[in-house]
Amino acid sequence: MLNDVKSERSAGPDLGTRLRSVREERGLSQRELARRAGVTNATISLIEKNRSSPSVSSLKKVLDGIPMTLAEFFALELPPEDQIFFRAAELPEFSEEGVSFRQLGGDKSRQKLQILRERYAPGADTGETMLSHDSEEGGIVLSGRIEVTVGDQQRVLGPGDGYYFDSRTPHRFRNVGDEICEIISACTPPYL
Amino acid sequence: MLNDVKSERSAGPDLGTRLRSVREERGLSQRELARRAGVTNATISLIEKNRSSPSVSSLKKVLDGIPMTLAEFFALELPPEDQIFFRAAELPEFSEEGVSFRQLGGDKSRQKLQILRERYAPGADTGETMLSHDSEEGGIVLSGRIEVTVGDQQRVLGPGDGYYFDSRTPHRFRNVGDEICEIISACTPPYL
DNA sequence: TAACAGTGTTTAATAATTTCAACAAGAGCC
DNA sequence: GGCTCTTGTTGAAATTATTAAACACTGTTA
Repeated sequence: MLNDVKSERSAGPDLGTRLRSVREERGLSQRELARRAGVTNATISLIEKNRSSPSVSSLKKVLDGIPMTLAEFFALELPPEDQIFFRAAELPEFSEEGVSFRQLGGDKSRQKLQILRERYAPGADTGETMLSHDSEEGGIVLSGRIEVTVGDQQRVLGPGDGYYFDSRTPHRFRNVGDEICEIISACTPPYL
Repeated sequence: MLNDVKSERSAGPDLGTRLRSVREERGLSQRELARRAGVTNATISLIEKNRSSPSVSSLKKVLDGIPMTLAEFFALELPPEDQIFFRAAELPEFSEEGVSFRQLGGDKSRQKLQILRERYAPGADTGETMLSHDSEEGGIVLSGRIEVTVGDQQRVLGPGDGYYFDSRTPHRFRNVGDEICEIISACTPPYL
């Protein structure tokens, strides 16, 4: 469910990118680190993609394989705090069941604006229970077709189309086409 | 199972005592902190007693209620590094199903010797699958009666009695009496 | 081309954590 | 005494993380 992504976001500092960055700096593959840490490579993959929030003890095990302490890990400032430019590969990703979000800027707790590159696989859906949060949001469709439901209004949008609404109104996104749909969206304040 | 305690120990810095210390410094009850953090009081209780290793996201939620960042939390040095004297209440506790360990000195990763005050409730048992690790250990019974199995030898010990063996030999402790049994034990190197 | 070894990802089953609700112990107060 | 409010703890159920095994992809070598 999308709720998971939501709660993982509130995990704060982007743990996935942080771990990936540390690992790649050491020139370790997921499998090699997993072997040293005594966990499976799947665990590392899921953590790095922010699809699971590891327990402190397993994160400790993983860091032991680096090696690095928890304090060092969390003290790390990955983006130099006030980074301005971001390469595509640097955007932290939150993905789940055909829905993928890449976020502009690592730490949304210090930003007033959250900008996402959203990617919906065919059939992907933000879920039957409508989303609702205290923000305003808008976006523009890059490719594909997506059904957007806001309150009692519903519309299928294609490339070039856009939307803008008060996020307190229950809403839902659903890729009704048979190709991938990409959207650039913005939200203020950030949807924690 | 006792294995859990084992893996929680390797969680490293004693997370439970650390959290309890931070919470009490702020004058918060478990319930009050739970309310602010949006978790239940049971969660806090279990974490503080090292009976569960929280996910990073839930630990983050808890710390948000303090408030305090993960980096600050892990950077904290609870015992001033080379503490010599410990009050009874300061001993970090690891407990589970009638078995409780209180450890002398917080961080066993820097110590060569692990000294525990063990407490077995009537019927408590370290489990059917025998324990085995690369250490030597010994202990003296303070009160109650405990059945100690080491390899093919087995004995019931009472107050004043002691034991010493190579921990690689499969072993097991079981309180066969109807009163609490307390033991002071030592192990080198620490049973991670 | 095929075969292989390396990478990261995903899925279903297993094992852990978290919640909900109840409990017991202590303090204050009438 | 009893009553009430608060504390921390615990057991069964719900939720989440972890594993084991498979998949898809890339580059290398015969």
